[in-house]
Amino acid sequence: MSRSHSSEALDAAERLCQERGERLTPIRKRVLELVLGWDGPVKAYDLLDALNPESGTAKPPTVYRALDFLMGLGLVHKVEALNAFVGCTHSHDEGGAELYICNNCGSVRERHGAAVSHNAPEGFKIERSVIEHFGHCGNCNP
Amino acid sequence: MSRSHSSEALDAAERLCQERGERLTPIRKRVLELVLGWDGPVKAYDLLDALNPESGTAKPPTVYRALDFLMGLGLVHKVEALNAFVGCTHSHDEGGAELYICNNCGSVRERHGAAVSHNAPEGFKIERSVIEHFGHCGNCNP
DNA sequence: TCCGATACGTTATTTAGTAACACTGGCGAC
DNA sequence: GTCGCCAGTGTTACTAAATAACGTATCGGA
Repeated sequence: MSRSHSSEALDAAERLCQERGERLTPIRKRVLELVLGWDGPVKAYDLLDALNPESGTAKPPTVYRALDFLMGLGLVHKVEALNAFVGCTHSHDEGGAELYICNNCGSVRERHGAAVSHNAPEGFKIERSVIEHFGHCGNCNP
Repeated sequence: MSRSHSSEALDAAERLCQERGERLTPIRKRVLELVLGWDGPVKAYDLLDALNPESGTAKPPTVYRALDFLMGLGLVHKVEALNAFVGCTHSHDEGGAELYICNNCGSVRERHGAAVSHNAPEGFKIERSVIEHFGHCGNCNP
């Protein structure tokens, strides 16, 4: 993931926060940078380890609070099946992302909107969907 | 969930094991009973607590091994977003289940086959999909 | 009878996540 | 200005989730 790509996303994050009257504090920004710059999904405790050489005192709540905030803005998604997090560089139009995760190289592709199945049980009202596909991406696929 | 429903599923499990040359040992059977009889998704450590008044010595690996076994047979599914498990009373034709979980009453409905999106990235080969919908079921929905 | 495989027991540790409370600094009301 | 609120962060401590590693038992076949 290129640095410019990451910084574009950071700019977008700044704008989004302004729109919503939220504050992209240094910690939140740093966590977002780390997640965006990470190669594949990143674990919360790996973020913690990455944070600590810098700030020295980060503890679990620090990183989880930042991640919660970023997820609230749709800037970061949690990969539930991995207990890990990925940065979202796409449109932040809510509605939940559909993730394609390569088991080999760890790359994550994201799709939006899309493919909500039409076979929900009678009367079921969907509020949040977790859709994660694991397999092999085009590069890792013979 | 009715007891007869549960025991049907147990019978099906026995048959399935015979077909595959696997052994539905007492522990595995008991865990399956518990999962099937539970009201909604069940946590591994709740199973452990349920197991212990009976056998007295169950520890985490015991229940996780049983769950792994049962998942391998498609008799139990993991709800990744909850770190919990649900029994599967349907056809065990693999291919991954699509879960509808009510946030209010905790009921879980399951759909099979279905709804694989057609917007996978170019060349991506899906091997396993996690699809979990959260919301309100027909009963809990005004 | 011995061997190997499978399941289970046991100890310990790692990884994930949260509760609860204290502190600080900015900002508006008065 | 200063008082009081509040969002954000620091800190301690804990609960929950999962697995590693190794020992033991049991059973069926060579």
